[in-house]
Amino acid sequence: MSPFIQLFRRYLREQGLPVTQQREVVADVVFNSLEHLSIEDIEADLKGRGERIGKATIYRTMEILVRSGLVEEHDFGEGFKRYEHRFGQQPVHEHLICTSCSKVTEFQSPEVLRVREEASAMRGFRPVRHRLEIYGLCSDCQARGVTVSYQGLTCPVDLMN
Amino acid sequence: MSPFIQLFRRYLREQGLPVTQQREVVADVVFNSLEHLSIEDIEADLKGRGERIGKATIYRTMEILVRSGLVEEHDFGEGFKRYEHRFGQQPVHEHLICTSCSKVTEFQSPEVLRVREEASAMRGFRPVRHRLEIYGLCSDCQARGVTVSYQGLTCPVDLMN
DNA sequence: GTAATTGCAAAGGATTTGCAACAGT
DNA sequence: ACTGTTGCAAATCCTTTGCAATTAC
Repeated sequence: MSPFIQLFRRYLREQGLPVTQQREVVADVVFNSLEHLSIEDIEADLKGRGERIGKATIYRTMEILVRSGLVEEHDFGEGFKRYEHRFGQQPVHEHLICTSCSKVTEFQSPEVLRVREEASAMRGFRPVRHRLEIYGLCSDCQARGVTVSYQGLTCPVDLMN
Repeated sequence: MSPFIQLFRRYLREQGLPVTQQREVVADVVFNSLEHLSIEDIEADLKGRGERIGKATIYRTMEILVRSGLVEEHDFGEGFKRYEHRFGQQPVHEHLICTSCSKVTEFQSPEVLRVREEASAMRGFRPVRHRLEIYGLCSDCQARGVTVSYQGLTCPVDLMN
């Protein structure tokens, strides 16, 4: 059991929500992974542990985890969401996403955090979480001569220059 | 007709794609709006113009517009996408999104652009577009005592502090 | 003319929801 | 005991796709 489960239990209690076995197991799967997990990934992991938990419960638990701030929700444009807990080596980080091969590279940026605080403060906004995603072509795909494509066609243009 | 349509035509020709009436009208709707348009919004606008264009065509056209870089795709967590052309008063901008009332506030940040270039250059990545979204509570919702909610319940906690 | 697009409706895929049985407090 | 959750399947919602008719080049 991940020690972070404690934080989740605490959150649930503070919210007056029952701490159920299902919620704990689902959270444990997420806290024990360093990946960007899809609901399907989580389901598979649960199956691997011999847990029989309905997909609806996974969705419902992920919603709570995201609200709690313990887990981040990502949408990398794949048509479904991915989840990642916030206790990895990279506490807060941003993403570089290759639109060709879907490779995701993470990086940290103190500047972004500063921007987040400044922009929020200036407007009386209370920031809870953020995401910076930079889309483009990774070095491998550029080397392979790949460009962006639509129905088999190629190459985005810098129309604005 | 928005002057930006020209850029779209140019893009289509460069890609060897037919410049159809439908594509032009859909693009015109987007270029003439300063909003974050959903597919439904676009459909309604077209209907208002008396255009009878299938939803599938709108989706297909938006895909091309996004690839061209003339239009940005957003996902504000509503379960569907929104689109915004890149010729507004705010050429490139970031978003503050209230998780309670869904209000979206835009702001510009040269620092984010610098981070984008630096982080990309450092990894041989070729950036095409990016998005920075900061989620939290707007000043109004804070004033109203609103917090984040789940199934009618309240209040997120700073579990990490 | 040829190749690609359009529009419709059907299909697809992720997520949500209704409800009876069940678990947490 | 009471209230909220779970699990299943059905429903929902956005988006994609197949295909015959149509349009761009």
